[in-house]
Amino acid sequence: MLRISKLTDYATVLLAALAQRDGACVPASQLAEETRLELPTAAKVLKTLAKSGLIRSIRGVNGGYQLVKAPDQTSVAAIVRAMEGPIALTECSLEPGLCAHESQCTLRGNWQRIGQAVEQALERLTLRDLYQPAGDEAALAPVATFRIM
Amino acid sequence: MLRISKLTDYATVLLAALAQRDGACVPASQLAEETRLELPTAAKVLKTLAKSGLIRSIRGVNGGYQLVKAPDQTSVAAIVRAMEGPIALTECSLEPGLCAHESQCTLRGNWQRIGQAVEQALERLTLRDLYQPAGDEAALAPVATFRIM
DNA sequence: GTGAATCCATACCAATCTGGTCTTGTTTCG
DNA sequence: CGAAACAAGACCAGATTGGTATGGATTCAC
Repeated sequence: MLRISKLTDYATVLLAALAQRDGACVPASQLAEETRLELPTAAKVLKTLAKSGLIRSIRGVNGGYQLVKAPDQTSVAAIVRAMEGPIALTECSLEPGLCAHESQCTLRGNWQRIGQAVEQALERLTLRDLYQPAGDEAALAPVATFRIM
Repeated sequence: MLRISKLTDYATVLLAALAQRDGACVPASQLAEETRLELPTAAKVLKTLAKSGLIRSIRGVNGGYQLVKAPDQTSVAAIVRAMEGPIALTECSLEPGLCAHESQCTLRGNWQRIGQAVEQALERLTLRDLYQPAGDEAALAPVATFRIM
């Protein structure tokens, strides 16, 4: 099905919730409630996002999580990478040495290109585009146009 | 990592092997040997591909599998769909009713668009592009250009 | 300084998915 | 008929994923 993981999905929902507060510091408990996720699950995702620098964590009373950059400065690709690591469609295109007959394989290079093309597409989409209601066509204007090769 | 499954990867390798024979009928055992896959695994993949109509199975002595369409008539998207079902990045964008708060969620529609964009990109790539040696720039000319929205 | 609120780290578990194997047909041709 | 080849399905083990639990550390309000 060529899918992102559920946790990555949650990440976008949580980030969208944060984005709507526009820079405010929101505790995990409240984000969990708003997004209707279980608190531990939300906390896990938020921690991962914080570790990769997409959001900042603030401890203590009145602490919480906060967006580091403006919603239109955070790409969907960055979110996926934060949650799942490098974007690569096949195992072998991630790094050399994973497949026995890499040397004779003509497919590997092409899979890498395809992966890069997909990544570029996600790179041009931002968190802002994501949480913008779909009806608002103008909002999706930052169109992703790209070519493979 | 946003990846396709290993079986889908195998499918492309097997199809590429078939494509290089250009329409010939090749037994599963030989395809397995060429691609260095275990026979049962290759057989499983081939069966799935046959069921979705990408290849034809011919029984009996001198039987085997055979490409139905020319390599440049089989899209990468079709291969992925054959192995993994409908292309959708998130669970919820596959069909309605899977997520409790679908109605208020502004992300769902946008994920659908992104998924469609990725699918279109894969649609324009063919098996021929895949098994063509990467060095041959001209071969990858059927450029995938697309836009999200 | 104390305590409550909040994040942090880690370990753990259960369910699902994936990749792979095995067994038993069924079809076709020599 | 009998061998070669595919067909179909059950089955299993390991990995991944999603979710839970626990104990600790940090900050602020008072």
